[in-house]
Amino acid sequence: MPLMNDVKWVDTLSFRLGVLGALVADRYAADLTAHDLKPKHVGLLSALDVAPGASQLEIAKLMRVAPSLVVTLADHLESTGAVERLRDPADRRRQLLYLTDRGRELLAWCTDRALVLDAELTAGLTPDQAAALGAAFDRLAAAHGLPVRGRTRRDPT
Amino acid sequence: MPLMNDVKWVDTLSFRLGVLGALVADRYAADLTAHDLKPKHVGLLSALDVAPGASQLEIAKLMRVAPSLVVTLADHLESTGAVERLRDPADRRRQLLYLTDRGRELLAWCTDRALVLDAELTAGLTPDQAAALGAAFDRLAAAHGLPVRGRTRRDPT
DNA sequence: TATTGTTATACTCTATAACTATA
DNA sequence: TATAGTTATAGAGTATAACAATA
Repeated sequence: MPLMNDVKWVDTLSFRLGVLGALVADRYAADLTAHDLKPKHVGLLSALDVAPGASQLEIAKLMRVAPSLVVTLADHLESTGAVERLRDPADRRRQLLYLTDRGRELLAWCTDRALVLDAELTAGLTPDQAAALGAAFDRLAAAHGLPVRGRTRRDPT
Repeated sequence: MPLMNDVKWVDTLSFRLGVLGALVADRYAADLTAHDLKPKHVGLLSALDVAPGASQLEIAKLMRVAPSLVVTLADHLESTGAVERLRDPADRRRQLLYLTDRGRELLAWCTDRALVLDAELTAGLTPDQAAALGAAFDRLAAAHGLPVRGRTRRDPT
């Protein structure tokens, strides 16, 4: 008998990535309820941080969600003063979205919470494991079309 | 101004874990449609592989889902001959679940597909990055109560 | 009366389709 | 007529609640 390599489903990276992803998403969503937000709201704030003044349709493409969802998300964020809607004077069909100061504050808070979660997640890892995890995810994010934002230019050379 | 460390939300591990987890789950779910399965069906097959003859309630706890969901999952898998239901003679309220040969075949196929996905995911990583990712996920899985099955003993020393 | 499984119902998230207003 | 946004509707997935059978 050929020493069957008895890999279990639960040992696959795919399974673990799926489950841990859902777990993290749930925990993060729970954090966000403190500000009456859902993860997709943060997605919109973050998109506007990258692309201020984008139209709702542009945001929908960026976030890869249906335009109708952007309406709902923007409605809520507008009602709490986190984003502003401005009609494009050149094409009055378009709603241009902008972060307000409040929106920027909110996004900073959300980012901070994510970093706290990051720290909790990696608490059981050795520093080099954590670094390796980060590096691997940089690659994965790039390889799978996630927004890999040019981060703050510390080294403009 | 103190060189603000302008970490973007999309650069956090939490965001990436959430998004990549969802992405992987979606791709895997797409694979499974070939056998008219959903990820939770595989979860049930896998649970029965670990705990043959478990009752539905026990499975629900193991899978951390509602008992009513186990009914639906088992209904479907029973109808396709992947699992068997046997009334516990000692307590006729309990339905004991078992994998059939067909179920074992199916689980093996599902595991294989997951391994293929794993390979695709890590294709862009260097071998040591892939290894580091695996090690980090071993830790994360253990730390967050995922089933960490004693894997095949290759090195029993 | 308590528990297992089942069925009925409801809720969340999100997409698709229908509609309004601009172009 | 085509497009941006909006509103209405529908579907997937899963939980909670009500119920039936057995203990």
